[in-house]
Amino acid sequence: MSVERPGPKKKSGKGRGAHVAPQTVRVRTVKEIAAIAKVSVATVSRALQRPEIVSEETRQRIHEIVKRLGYTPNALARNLRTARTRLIVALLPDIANPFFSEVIRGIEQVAYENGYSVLLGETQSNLVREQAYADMVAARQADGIITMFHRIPTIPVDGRLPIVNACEYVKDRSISSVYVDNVAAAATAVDYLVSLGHRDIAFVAGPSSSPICVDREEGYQLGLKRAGIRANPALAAVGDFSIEAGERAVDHLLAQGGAFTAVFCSNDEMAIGAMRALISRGLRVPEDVSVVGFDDIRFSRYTTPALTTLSQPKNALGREAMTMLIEILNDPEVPPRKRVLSAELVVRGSTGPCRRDSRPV
Amino acid sequence: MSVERPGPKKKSGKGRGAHVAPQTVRVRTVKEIAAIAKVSVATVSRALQRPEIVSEETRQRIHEIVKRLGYTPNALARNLRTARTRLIVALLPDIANPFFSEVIRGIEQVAYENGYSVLLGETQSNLVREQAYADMVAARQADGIITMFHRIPTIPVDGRLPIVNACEYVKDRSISSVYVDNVAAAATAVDYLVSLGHRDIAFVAGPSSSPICVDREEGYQLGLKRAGIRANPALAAVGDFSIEAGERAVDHLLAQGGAFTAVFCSNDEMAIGAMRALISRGLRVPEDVSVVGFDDIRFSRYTTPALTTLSQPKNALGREAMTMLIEILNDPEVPPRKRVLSAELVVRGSTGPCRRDSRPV
DNA sequence: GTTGAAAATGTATTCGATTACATCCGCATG
DNA sequence: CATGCGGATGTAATCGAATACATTTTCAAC
Repeated sequence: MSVERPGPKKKSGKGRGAHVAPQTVRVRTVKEIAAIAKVSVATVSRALQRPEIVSEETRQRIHEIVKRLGYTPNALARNLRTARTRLIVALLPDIANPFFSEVIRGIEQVAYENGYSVLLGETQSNLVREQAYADMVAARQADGIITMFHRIPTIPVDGRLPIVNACEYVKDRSISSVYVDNVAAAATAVDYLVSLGHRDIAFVAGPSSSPICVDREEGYQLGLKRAGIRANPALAAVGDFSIEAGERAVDHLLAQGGAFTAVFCSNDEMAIGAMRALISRGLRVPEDVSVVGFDDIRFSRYTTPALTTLSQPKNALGREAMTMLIEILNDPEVPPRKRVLSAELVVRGSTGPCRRDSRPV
Repeated sequence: MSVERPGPKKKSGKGRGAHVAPQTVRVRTVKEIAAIAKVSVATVSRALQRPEIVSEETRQRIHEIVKRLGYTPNALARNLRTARTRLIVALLPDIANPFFSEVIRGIEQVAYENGYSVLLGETQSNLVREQAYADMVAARQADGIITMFHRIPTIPVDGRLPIVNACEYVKDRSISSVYVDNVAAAATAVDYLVSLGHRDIAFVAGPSSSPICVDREEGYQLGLKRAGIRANPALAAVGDFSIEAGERAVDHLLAQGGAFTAVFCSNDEMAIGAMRALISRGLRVPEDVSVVGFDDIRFSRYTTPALTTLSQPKNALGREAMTMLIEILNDPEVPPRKRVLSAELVVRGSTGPCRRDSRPV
């Protein structure tokens, strides 16, 4: 009659008492509640799901019992039956990256407004991890996914994939995304530096595997072009978004004798690293070299000097991503779309006029 | 025969085509695989769960079909039957706080080594959120919880709660925790400052609702006592762990004329704020005032000057927490325990000798 | 007092996988 | 040739809740 469950392994030679009962966590069921309330399971279920169709008296009785006994319906059983979980998974490559925090807040806000819960999965840009979380959708443990990485895990389901790409995007037109106009934003940064008199502007790119990084580089080139400046390959470096990468990039540029009075970095952390490298070489920011970042993470306000950067509308990116995902979940027929927001230049202390008298480093 | 499911809402007046089929995501089942492989569902299940008990030939045939059709077993059904999900939820008050990143890495490492997946829940120290995630355990959507906050959500199950407290702890002896010896660590910080000649040491406390903050304050007092210094209430302030709180605290101390040559802050972010406030008042760190933080978040290495701080073994905290949770899940009888690790003083640039000639500010 | 519709509740099926128990087959042994 | 055992597979019960469909109750209208 009773089903054998893989109960807690009892170690045989336990000191305190030979016959420790396999202590299972006690769980209540509708059946139990129904018996106590002297109604059928259907009535209990209805009392909880759609109270209005149950008589006042019965409802109160059932609710009282549920509360007294601390009954929580088994979500697995429910979800199995209803085929939805009201759970979505947000994938982020790196929780240590403060950029994502605000985006996640936005996701969570919209999720809660719509009765969804958010679970975060850190992937460390690791395909295996991504896939494991994506499989949760195929395995029906979650309804959809928002990924903040430029790779779309394969979800083995036919039909519309319940996935939205946030902050990044992929070429595939069938994947909905929200992100900022990176080309325009990067060009704005260069425009601004040019307006301060800079002409020797170095660039620290991010990983070229990411389309948004390619866009930022394109924006940089565009900005130079608009100002009639010829791009100097000796003023370009690449990094992996880390502070250390920013330091290395600047060290590299200085080592190969690149002469520049400003550096534009593809994200704030590299910009922070760049400032450190410059300062440790005895250069002053912004007197000798101006530095501009991208993202506007929280710490950028607190560096010395505070970092001039392109501020992404992080909360809006998150909100919009979740809104789009909910749309897809409600109606798989809605056409996919790429929604492009804009980033805004925030001027702080790390940028200043190019001083004529200061020869490029 | 067929069960009515709350399918995707079809908006009535849709432009493109009146009879859009309610596009459900296509899902395969064991039954389907079994039919194609011409075996019973039991055999399919066995081929996937315990391949060794199925004949070579059958196994290969089934695996081939599973692969070809992209079949993923429905985890809800499986978990319902087996009563375990191999999922654990890690609750953190604030993803923006970089301290937790490393702890989570540790949790994830041990989790993966043991076949568990980790889902993160951000609670913003909000009881309702905490409760919602905790209910996932009662609803059998997750096997256990690790919380990094000093509050234990109630999980309506009898018997041992599958919960572990990491980085923080609560008085309740039945809750297992891992955290550092905050008293000793804080005292160490004071010892160190004393060894540099400081005697007027200010303290910026964290929220007193958190036991670990109380401990850090106690350690501060202990350190002073050991050095024979009388605690000066005018040199104590409180903050909420944010950078801004650190700034305010120092402004407050300075405003009320507190004379000190060193500040010890209950976490790094407040220490960063403290440095900012000092510097913006024209004081030099560490020449005029030494600053010590707590946690050793990643950015502490990159502030100017780099922050001297008490480094928590973040990875170990996470690993240990997950190890303890797995123990509990495997055997609810294991006695609860509080595991105390130790924090280590990391000396960087924000501390220096107390200069005799510099009168306390 | 009927009648009938609406409200309330009950019965039994279903979601998809796992697994206890039953069955069947092949083959070595006596 | 019967016996028995282990390996391979099948049948059907089960997890816990939701709900289609069936039944009963209630009550207003005639």
